Amino acid sequence: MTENRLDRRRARTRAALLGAARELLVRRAPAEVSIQEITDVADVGFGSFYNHFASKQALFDQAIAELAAEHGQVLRTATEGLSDPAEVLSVAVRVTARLPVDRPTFARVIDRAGLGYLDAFSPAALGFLRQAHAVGRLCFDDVHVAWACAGGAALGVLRHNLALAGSGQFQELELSGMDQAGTQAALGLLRMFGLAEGDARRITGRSLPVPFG
Amino acid sequence: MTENRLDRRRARTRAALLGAARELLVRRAPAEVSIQEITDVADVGFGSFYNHFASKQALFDQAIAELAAEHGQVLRTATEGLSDPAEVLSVAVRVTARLPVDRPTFARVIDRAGLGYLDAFSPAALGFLRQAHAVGRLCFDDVHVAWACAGGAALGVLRHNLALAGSGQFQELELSGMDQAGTQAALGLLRMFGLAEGDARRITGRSLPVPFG
DNA sequence: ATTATCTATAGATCTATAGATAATGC
DNA sequence: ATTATCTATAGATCTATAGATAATGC
Repeated sequence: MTENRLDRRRARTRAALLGAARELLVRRAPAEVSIQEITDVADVGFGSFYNHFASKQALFDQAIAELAAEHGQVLRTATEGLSDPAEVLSVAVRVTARLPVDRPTFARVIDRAGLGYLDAFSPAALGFLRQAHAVGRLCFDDVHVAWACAGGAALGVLRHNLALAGSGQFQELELSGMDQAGTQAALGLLRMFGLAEGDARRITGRSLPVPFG
Repeated sequence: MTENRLDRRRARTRAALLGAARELLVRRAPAEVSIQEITDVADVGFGSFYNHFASKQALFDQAIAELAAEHGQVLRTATEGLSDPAEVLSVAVRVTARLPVDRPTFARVIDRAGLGYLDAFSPAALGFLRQAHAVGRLCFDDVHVAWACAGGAALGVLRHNLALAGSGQFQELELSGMDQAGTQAALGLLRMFGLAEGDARRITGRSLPVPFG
């Protein structure tokens, strides 16, 4: 029952494979990467792969799921203590928009995962939106459509900021540009969900909690 | 100089390959499809592939680019004669949201192409948004961010409606659900770009031109 | 004669597994 | 003794090309 050395070794190998997958996903599409290359990067024997994953797809799916879980944790940390759902939305969007500078690896993998990445967040996002709607803070008709729009817009801005990061600006210009983009997106989404202009501007004008600048 | 029979035969082969690519993209990812399978579906000899495309990726890229051009034509047709940029945006979003029923093949291929699909529309979309901003009809700060949000939201709703179409509702329920989703998204985007509630509702409440219901 | 297509295949992968080796449990 | 990892490889792809065949141009 208790975890022994064999279990830990097994866990290390598994973690090495997942780490290699994440690393490779930063620069390459899953289809372009062979299992041989994954095990080389992970520095484990080729055959070990099949002790842990049934297929390359299964590994990449799991790697993306774990990254999404970490992203979720980042958002919970950044928004904890906030009582206004509108501000929670604003901070979540702005923090996500900053990922290309704060967590470049995350940003590139998320962009590669595409809109399907949003599925990992759907339970939490739908719950949040329903609650925000119930207390009358965010207005919309169908919660699934609201999430599709907000999630799609957030990924769109993330992609925009990745392009910005790749355009060779100075680091500081990049950063302020990304903050502006994230803030503009957050402001737009608050308007989309029915907030008055002044209210939306006040909320998106607040500074983000450290360490998000 | 003038097109002869050889040119037409060449064009037919090329069109067959592009058609096969589009057909296969409806159900499978590019990486899952072999060139052999493409030429089988196109009903051309295997070696002919390399007379027209340097790689599988080149073929799929071209197939998606041509589909995007057709999608653009659909949007131009649906919005021609509209003088209000806000209504143009509304109609474009609502027509795109209906693709899962009106053009199921388009919808599935677009969804598979992901956010990169938006790049094909960027020149037209940025030009439209700049113009709409210049005449004071749509309000936003950076036009690239505005497009990232609007395009991302549109793809998000398209994906939502694809899921709706796959959920086995009756055709009519699907259709009204998709119209509702597209209309909600258009309404939200008009709010995002600064339109007053009544104005946005009036515009998104109008019926779409035939044959878009 | 020229051009495109088609057939056949070499060579280079890539996946999945079998069996050997190494590490740990008891 | 058990379990995981590692090495080696069979078998199944898949891509790209060479050369033959068919269609068209002139």
